[in-house]
Amino acid sequence: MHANVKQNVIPLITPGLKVACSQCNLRELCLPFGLSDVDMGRLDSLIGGGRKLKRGHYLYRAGDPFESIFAVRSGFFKTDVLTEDGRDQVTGFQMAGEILGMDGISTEIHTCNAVALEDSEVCLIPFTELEMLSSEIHSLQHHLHKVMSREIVRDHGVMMLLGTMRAEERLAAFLLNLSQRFSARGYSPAEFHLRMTREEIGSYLGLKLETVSRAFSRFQDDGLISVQQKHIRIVDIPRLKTLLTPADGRIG
Amino acid sequence: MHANVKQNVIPLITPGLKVACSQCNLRELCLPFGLSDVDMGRLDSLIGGGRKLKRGHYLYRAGDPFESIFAVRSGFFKTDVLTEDGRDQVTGFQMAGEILGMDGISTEIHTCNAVALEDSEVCLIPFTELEMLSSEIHSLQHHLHKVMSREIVRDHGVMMLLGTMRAEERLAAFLLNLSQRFSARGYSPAEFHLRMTREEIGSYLGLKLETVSRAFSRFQDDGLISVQQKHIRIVDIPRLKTLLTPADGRIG
DNA sequence: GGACCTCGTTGACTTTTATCAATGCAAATT
DNA sequence: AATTTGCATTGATAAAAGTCAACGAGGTCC
Repeated sequence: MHANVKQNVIPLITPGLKVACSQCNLRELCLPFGLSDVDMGRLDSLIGGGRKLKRGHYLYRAGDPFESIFAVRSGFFKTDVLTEDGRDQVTGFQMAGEILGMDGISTEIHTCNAVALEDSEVCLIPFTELEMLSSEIHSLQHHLHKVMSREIVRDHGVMMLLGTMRAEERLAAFLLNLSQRFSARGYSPAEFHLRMTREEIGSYLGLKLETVSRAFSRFQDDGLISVQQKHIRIVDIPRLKTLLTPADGRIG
Repeated sequence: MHANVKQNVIPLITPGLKVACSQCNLRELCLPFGLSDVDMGRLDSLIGGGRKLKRGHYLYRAGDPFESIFAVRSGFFKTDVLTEDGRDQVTGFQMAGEILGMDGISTEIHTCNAVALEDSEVCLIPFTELEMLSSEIHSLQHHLHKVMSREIVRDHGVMMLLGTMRAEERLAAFLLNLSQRFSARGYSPAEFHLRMTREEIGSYLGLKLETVSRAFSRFQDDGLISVQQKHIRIVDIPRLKTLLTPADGRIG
């Protein structure tokens, strides 16, 4: 049984979907982390409802005016940046409980695109209101800062990956990261469906899609994973981890 | 005449250096941006003094407990991340007016090292106090968020560079970025001293030092720049820019 | 002032990844 | 059920960057 099932077909964008942090099983992963019941109620009344997006549709695009950040309720997103000359860099993949849109705070204009990779739902969090509330609720303010800082730290990890790792290390790191995040959400750490194409993985990892495909095949040949198109099963997590620390792997 | 001159020799770390945003000519680049005189005075009284660091000394290290963020008053820093197996990724170079240390907010522990690449001075901004003050001064709160968001956007730019550009494009982007930042601080956009080694540039750009050196040499052969060790003069900024948009460069 | 030492440059060669191209697979459409 | 279409795999070859090694320049320390 797979952890990740597609949503039913739903309207393109449905504003006004009722949402409440206090009822949400993601609250410990998401913005309301650490809030008291009373404060969570105040956050509830600020959340501008939810939106449903069908696969392939944009939550926002580079150039859009920034008004809100978004919390992923369900589904899967990618963010990417485009240059004038058509280059495309995937900057992240976001799943339930993760926050999208913080790129827009700095200039009040979004600098990247956010696309649903499967039918998804988000909570809309108007940023001005969030700032007002967070100046009253210290733990909310602090947690917002933590969420932004965590994004910075995550980005440093991606830089490390892009700057110092070879193709197979990058892919191993990518799979282990997904595994850990699925696990934190109660899904299997060993078996999951990739929502993104080889090309999107390649863009994220700074590789061409053929290189990604070959690395998958080699992992399978080596008995580390089993791949069938987008379905991944990690057969040997510990050995996959040793790919990331080649020195230890050889010495140990 | 070079814009960037080494500081005199000074004690290793000197806490208690008197600093005041209201007197600082970097205030429009830095955290107090947009504050009224009154509010700037309140920020002044929060700043925990300044620190001087000699070249090669650490402002903080990965693993240090997080207490403050820092604003660079003068000098030049690099930040880098290390993995267990000894890999080292430079994640940024910081100059006057830029903020350091936001990586530590998320876990209350710094995740990277910050090293002075020349004798430098920073202002120490205790973060808990900054949060308290920013819940009272809305424009300070908002500007802090902008600074953090700008860091996220900057990181996306580095990902783009590492993920999609070839060696010479990366170096061109790097030089143009330095040029623009020196220019914003009133220094020459065309002539400056690099504070970092080829190896540090390479680490930042995901290249080996020899590749960086060869790219410099080729730029010089092509009449784009003039290089003499750490002294750089950009001879043809427009043409250097065309290296970043190869499609346009060929079509135009 | 000379020796040392770090950093930078350059060359020859190797490794890795990209590119180009063909084929296969599977889900979506009619 | 057949066709289309997008995605994935695989192979052959080319290009880019890395590695190893030697040498040179500049600054620092006695």
